[in-house]
Amino acid sequence: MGKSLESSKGSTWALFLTAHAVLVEKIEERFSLAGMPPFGWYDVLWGLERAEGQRLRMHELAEKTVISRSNLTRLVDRLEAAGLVTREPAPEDRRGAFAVLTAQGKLMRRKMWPVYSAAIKEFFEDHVSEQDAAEFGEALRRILKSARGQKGE
Amino acid sequence: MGKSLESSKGSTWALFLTAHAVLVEKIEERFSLAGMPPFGWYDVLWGLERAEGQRLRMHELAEKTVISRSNLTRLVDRLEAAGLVTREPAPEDRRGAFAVLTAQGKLMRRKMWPVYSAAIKEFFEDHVSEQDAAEFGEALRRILKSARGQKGE
DNA sequence: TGCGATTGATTGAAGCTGCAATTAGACTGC
DNA sequence: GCAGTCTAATTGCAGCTTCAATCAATCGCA
Repeated sequence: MGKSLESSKGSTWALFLTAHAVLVEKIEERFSLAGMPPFGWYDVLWGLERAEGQRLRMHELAEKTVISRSNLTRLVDRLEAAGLVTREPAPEDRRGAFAVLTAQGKLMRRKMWPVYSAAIKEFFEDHVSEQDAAEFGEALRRILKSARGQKGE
Repeated sequence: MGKSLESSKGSTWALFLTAHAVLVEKIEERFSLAGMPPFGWYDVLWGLERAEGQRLRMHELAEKTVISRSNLTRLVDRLEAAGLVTREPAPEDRRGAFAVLTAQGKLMRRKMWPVYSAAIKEFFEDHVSEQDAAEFGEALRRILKSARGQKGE
């Protein structure tokens, strides 16, 4: 804790990347072993579940989940085929569509959560103190704000 | 800083994921705008450059870069086609192959670095204090150690 | 009103990735 | 020495992702 600090910023970024890759790999493995859909599905289902009326316009959902629009189109195709989501036309803009969570989708999200949360706890939270997490969170929020502030560059 | 701490661990993980996605997106954009190869290439080139003799066995490189072996096979195919890397047979194990950095590869890595480092600074390092980075780095190291300790589960 | 620019969503095509199977060589114990 | 098992790397294939192009609808504004 109170030890000598050599400049750590450079290697921290590399660690960030590596840790992300390894953790995502681990979590995917857990979902796969449990016979569940991949990670990305959870994200979309959860994004919808939190939203007003369990529905979001495609572009909103894309932004929230950090998935490109064209990718989301097809991801929602798959979710729809699996009965977890439906599409509804937007009344106020006839170009637009809502992705809407179905009861089945809600159920699936709920079934996936224990697997997911156990993995998060085991691989991430157990190694971070409350205080680390709080500070870490603050830094990440600053990072996000700056990166998102400047939309197209 | 001394404010009330509601439990932050849960949302920290979500922030971690989102920040990663957004930052990688931003960095890819920078490389793309500069007419440079994608992010993953840098990682491989740098991994090789740091290695003894600028060469690594395929499986070592895969582990270091957190890329699956089959994926790495084809990524190295592309790098080889671009003249940035060559393959050499391993003398001590005739199944094995080394990926070896070429002079061109070294050059490319060096050309990419300013673009990359500017992005890291702007999007990541500028928003994290030295001390944050140090603590953050420690936590990430613990996380990595735990996740990697248990190899196949 | 009506033209040009913009936005929402999708699609075709091409490239990338992962899984499972394959090939080749090495190691182990008998 | 050789049958059985394991590891290194690659490949076929199917699924996923991206980019650019498309189509439709809305917006801005003269």
